[in-house]
Amino acid sequence: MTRPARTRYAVLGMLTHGPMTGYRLREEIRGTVGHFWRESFGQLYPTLSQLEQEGLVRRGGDAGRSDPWEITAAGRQSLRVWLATEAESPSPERNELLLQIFFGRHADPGVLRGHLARHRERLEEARAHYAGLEGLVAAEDSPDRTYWLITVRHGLALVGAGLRWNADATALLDEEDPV
Amino acid sequence: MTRPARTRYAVLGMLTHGPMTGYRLREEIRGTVGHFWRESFGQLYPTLSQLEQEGLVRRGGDAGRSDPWEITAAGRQSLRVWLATEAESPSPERNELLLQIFFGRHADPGVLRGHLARHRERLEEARAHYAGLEGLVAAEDSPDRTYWLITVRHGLALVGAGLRWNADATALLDEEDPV
DNA sequence: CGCTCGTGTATCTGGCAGATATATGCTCAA
DNA sequence: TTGAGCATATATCTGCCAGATACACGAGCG
Repeated sequence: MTRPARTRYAVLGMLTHGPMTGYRLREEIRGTVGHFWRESFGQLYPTLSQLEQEGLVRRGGDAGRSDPWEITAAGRQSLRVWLATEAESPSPERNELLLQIFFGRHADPGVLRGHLARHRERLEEARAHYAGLEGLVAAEDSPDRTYWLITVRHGLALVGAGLRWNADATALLDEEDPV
Repeated sequence: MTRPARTRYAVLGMLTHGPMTGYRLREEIRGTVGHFWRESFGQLYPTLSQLEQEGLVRRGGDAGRSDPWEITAAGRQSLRVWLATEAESPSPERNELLLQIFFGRHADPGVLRGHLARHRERLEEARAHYAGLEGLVAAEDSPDRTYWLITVRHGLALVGAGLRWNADATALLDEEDPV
């Protein structure tokens, strides 16, 4: 078989927040689950059409350009079923930086240290971003608050681990090839 | 544009370890960089053909079934160039478990805690795996040793962070919905 | 009036995963 | 000894998905 299509569940889930156009759906996804999920228009629009055919979403009925999609009762049911199924253990994601390090012996001197330094900068930006997000979510008064907080904490945990690893890796490289 | 093709660099890099058939290439990839990189045959064979056309790899010349591929001088040069280019900051990886948690309010009670428990088991297996790997690599006497060790440490760092997050998340869920 | 920018829809290309089909030679056990 | 399994090996197909691009429309602003 092929990869299970999961775009549909992101769509159905976001539509529980209210009716939205395809464009707004994507913006919402970027703004909320964007740090661990992404969607592209090229995937979104065909998925919406298919969900409509299956009766999981429908349009308000205002024919026209910006007629928002809403989730149906069948859609909510489908979402609940998916929530109860175990997420496939994700096959390892491709990490290009690690691949470069693995073959690092063939790199010119200093190249890897440069990659690590830039990687660290990105992580520090991400950490600041998550810290701000954590404050926002913690201040929310929403039944979703705890769930959202858990996803933000995940980002913080990974970024922290990444920073510690980055320092460790830099130290190991310095040992290998002293400056 | 489209996503940059990175399969080629995994191939070129692995071929620095010596000539290999397509099949063995994939096995080597699984056994060494498998925890942060994956390749499928469906991608590997076309890539090898293309690399051959570009003169970055060649076959030994033993016409026949298991004629191994080897990297050419141009291939090594291409690898070095790639090593010096900054890896694209990876766009966020899709994390289905986090998506389920984000929409967790719509799940039946206990469902998320079950997902987290299974997730924790998988992480603990992974941690044991990495710990063994770390011992093996540390005992290696190879010029690649430090580089390989850094990639293993990355796995350990992420798994550790994952386990701490998992405990944190479970506690937050228990607060939300006491057992 | 023309410009930019946000909103909105649609489509194409190409990377890639996973499945499947097929073939060969080896080893081990009935 | 035969035959069942298994590792080795190559090839191809389907379908998910990202990223790019192209096109509209309207609002604000100069």
